[in-house]
Amino acid sequence: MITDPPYGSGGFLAKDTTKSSKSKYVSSDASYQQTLPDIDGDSLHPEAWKELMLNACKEAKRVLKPGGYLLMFIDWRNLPALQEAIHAAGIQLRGTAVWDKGRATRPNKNGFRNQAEYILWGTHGSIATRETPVYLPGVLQHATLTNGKVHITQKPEALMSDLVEICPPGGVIYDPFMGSGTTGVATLKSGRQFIGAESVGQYFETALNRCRGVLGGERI
Amino acid sequence: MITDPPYGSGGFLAKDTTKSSKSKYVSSDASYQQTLPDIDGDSLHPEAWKELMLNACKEAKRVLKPGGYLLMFIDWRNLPALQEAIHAAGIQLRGTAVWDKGRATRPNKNGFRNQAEYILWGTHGSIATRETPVYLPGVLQHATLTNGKVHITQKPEALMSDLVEICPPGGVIYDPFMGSGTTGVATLKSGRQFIGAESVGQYFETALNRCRGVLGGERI
DNA sequence: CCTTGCGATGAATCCATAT
DNA sequence: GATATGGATTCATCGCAAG
Repeated sequence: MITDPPYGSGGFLAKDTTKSSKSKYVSSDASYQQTLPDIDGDSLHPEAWKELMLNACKEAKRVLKPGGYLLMFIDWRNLPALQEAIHAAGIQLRGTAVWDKGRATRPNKNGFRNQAEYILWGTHGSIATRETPVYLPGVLQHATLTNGKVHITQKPEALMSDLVEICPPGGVIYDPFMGSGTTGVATLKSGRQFIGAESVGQYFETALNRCRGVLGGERI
Repeated sequence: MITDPPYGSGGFLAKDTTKSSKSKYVSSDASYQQTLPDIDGDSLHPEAWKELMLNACKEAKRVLKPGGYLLMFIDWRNLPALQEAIHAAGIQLRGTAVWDKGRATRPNKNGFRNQAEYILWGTHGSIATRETPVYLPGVLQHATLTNGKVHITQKPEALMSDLVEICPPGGVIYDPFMGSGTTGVATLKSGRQFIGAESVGQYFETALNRCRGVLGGERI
């Protein structure tokens, strides 16, 4: 299970929960405001967001085979809460990988640039041996997408391709918050199988089309 | 205040609290086992470690001027607890910088390399304006030291030199867990003033000598 | 085809103003 | 007085057009 859930980044101030996720993430580009729908679940009250994350992690525990992996994106603000949710669901937390977005992120006056997002990863029980072991890097450097985005927080496909390698060849990857479906695209291109879910209809359609684009005439 | 406290990384398993910090951090080089003393406070029970961190953060709040900065190193395991301690002490948490140690770290079979450490940073109250503002990167890439280390968890001087820039020129930097004194060396070389503390006598002497080496004949 | 330059952008943050 | 709103800010990078 590899997923990029809503970050619920209104965690510290109540007022943030009243903004729509669009107005938080899209600063000035008016075309996005008109064409891209909101993220569902990002404006939740902190407690409700934690509950949602806990349920997602419990679902991971339920569907994962023994030795299966859970990978979840999060920002620095809600990393502690998500770590707790993963732990509470009974997933064995193994570490934190870093997505280094590079220097093309907004600078921070008299402070450190907010340049990284985090990927918490754990397993259902102990790590399974496999025929050809993989050794993945702990810091993944990929620039953020600038144009041609079909989702507000769309991840680079190359980043997802790196992550997908954690699943044994031919395995199944599940993304319950698939958004525009980049996880699915990277999964299918790697020859693995994909199951995805998305609550916003417009994003679901986008994801379906992008996955179809990879598979061509094959059954979907 | 810039400091690299004991990580208390025996947080999840009780047996870890019985290991000495040496046996955890020094893998194969037998000479270290003989010559370098333990870190004080690293084998604490999780609750005792949290208490120690909370006290350190409260001390930061006490000594920092308004607008002053707190920077603390931590690994992924105890990041949530330290974040909580900083928050509880009344320091305003601003973000998380990443120390990318590069590929020269131990690979992780069927998993992501544990390649990063984290630097939580916050301020006492709001950020002060300064004559010439600084814009610091969010990911700092510096290889770990391999030889010539005088402390088990010694940080590269170039890394500390980057961090020291958060303090206005001519300012004072305080490190209550200074270890072998790399923070002090970087601070003094940058023309700032330094105050340090260290509970292990042998490390204190090392730090004193290294700082003297920078200052030369000046008063220490 | 390669280089230069201009413009737009970012899971943001700050501060002054309004409620 | 505390909280919410809105506009200005900052720079490394990418895209695109022009030379």
